[in-house]
Amino acid sequence: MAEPKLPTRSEDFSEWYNQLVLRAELADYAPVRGCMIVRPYGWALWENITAALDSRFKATGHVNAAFPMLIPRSFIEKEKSHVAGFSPELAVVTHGGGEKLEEPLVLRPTSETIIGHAYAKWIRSYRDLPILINLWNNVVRWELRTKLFLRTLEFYWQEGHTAHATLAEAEAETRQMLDVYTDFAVNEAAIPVIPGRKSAAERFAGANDTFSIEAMMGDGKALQAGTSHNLGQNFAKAFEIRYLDPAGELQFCWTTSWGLSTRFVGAIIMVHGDDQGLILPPRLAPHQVVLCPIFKNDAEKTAVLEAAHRLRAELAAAGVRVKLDDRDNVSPGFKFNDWEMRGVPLRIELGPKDVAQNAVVLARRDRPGKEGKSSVPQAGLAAAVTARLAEIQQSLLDRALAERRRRTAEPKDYAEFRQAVEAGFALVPWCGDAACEAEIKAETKATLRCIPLEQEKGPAGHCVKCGQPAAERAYFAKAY
RNA sequence: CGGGGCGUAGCGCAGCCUGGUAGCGCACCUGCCUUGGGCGCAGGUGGUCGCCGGUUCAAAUCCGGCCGCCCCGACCA
Repeated sequence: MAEPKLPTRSEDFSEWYNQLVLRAELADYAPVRGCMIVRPYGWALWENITAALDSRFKATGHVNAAFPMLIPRSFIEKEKSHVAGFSPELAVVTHGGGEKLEEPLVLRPTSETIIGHAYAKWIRSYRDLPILINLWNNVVRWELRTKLFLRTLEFYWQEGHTAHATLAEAEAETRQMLDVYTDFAVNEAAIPVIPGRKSAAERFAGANDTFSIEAMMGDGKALQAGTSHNLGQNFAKAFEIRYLDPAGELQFCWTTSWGLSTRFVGAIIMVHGDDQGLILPPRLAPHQVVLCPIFKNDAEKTAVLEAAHRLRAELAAAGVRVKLDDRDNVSPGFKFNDWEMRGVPLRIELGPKDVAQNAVVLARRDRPGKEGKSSVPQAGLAAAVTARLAEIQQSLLDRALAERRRRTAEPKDYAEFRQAVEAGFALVPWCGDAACEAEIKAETKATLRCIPLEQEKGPAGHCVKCGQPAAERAYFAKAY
């Protein structure tokens, strides 16, 4: 035993997560409290996430740009609810070049304000609209309690910022980007999510309407995995983003913003991981396949490595992200455990017996032990591997969906509701009153995650808390 | 900021009560041997014991102060 085993998820989910992030070499703690170093393996995963999202943003007409990290503090103060929301968590730069600054600068917590400033300069006419810009950057929020990937003082994300001529266009954009996130989560990360609308209490500071995708983690808690905001004309009015319409009338723009962060890496860990470690969805895994050669002596080594290099090249040529683990200072058994902990979806074992039969052993990460192993011929390996990866991708999604269903309840009364949110999600009629929502939060620690977009028609019943008639149903859960 | 825990080798820890040459496991390095589920043997490298001060012939150990980190809560993508 090289390393002590991870804690199991059932005995200590939080500690399982912390240790796994460190041991899998996704990230490490930085010298400053709450900050994180993203290590190459973690960054490779993030790069695959960014690639999958970026292509979707471009396909929907967006372009990338870069905005400065330093923002005049007065900018934050221009939009009333925005300043209220973000002031407590701002990092402020007061000195530069050895001199006290005339006006303090904040490290951007998000870029709505500096975007507002620029858009006000750039937009004159309805012909300038819409503006559809996305930023890949980092932001800083002075959070009190941090956790690797889930909540760090500095995090990486993308933030989209758009400006439109009409409310209808802004609404459509907000919803379109929520759909993009949903599509990404389900089809790339194999994470089932619930797209929905946030309550007023949970809304982004400065938004008229906030939508999110909510995912269930392996311990039944919810994670907001992406958000899309309809900012109405709030920022347009604060920053005077105006245009002349075809009739020559001066109008305020309608703006949106939407973001998805490195927090999503945490979601992947917590949704798919098991007691052995990570299980990465094939479409995002840095290494989709790891090839482990096995041999006893020089003659076997030569033959096995020759085959290994040939197969590695074949797979790479077929577009498979394959890693050949040719370390000779650790045993095959060690490598099996190591790569399982690090979540590689498919392993190829290649030893003298396989070489003799022109075959390899495939071992699926999602099915532990012998059950997940099978011998397949070397001829046509790339096709077999590609097919197997697609199966794993699908099985991860199916499994996560089944788990979410198992942990989602539709309690009939408040007593049942209190039990339900201890185990997972509760879908219940809600009257829409913020007071009920606040009482529920105070009494159960469960928050309103979202009002799902997909609702059955007609009245939903009676509010689980106050019994008043409810027009809609909402998901409540404890959340990260 | 409230509650809890911890700072001794890269990591995990023991030693502290009862002061007296700083230890164990893993990792790392060298060599041999091994390799189909976390190989083995032998030899080695590595620490101003979180920081400052006090007591003492002598402090990882006793006393005082400070700092940092982690976990649980309030805040949050």
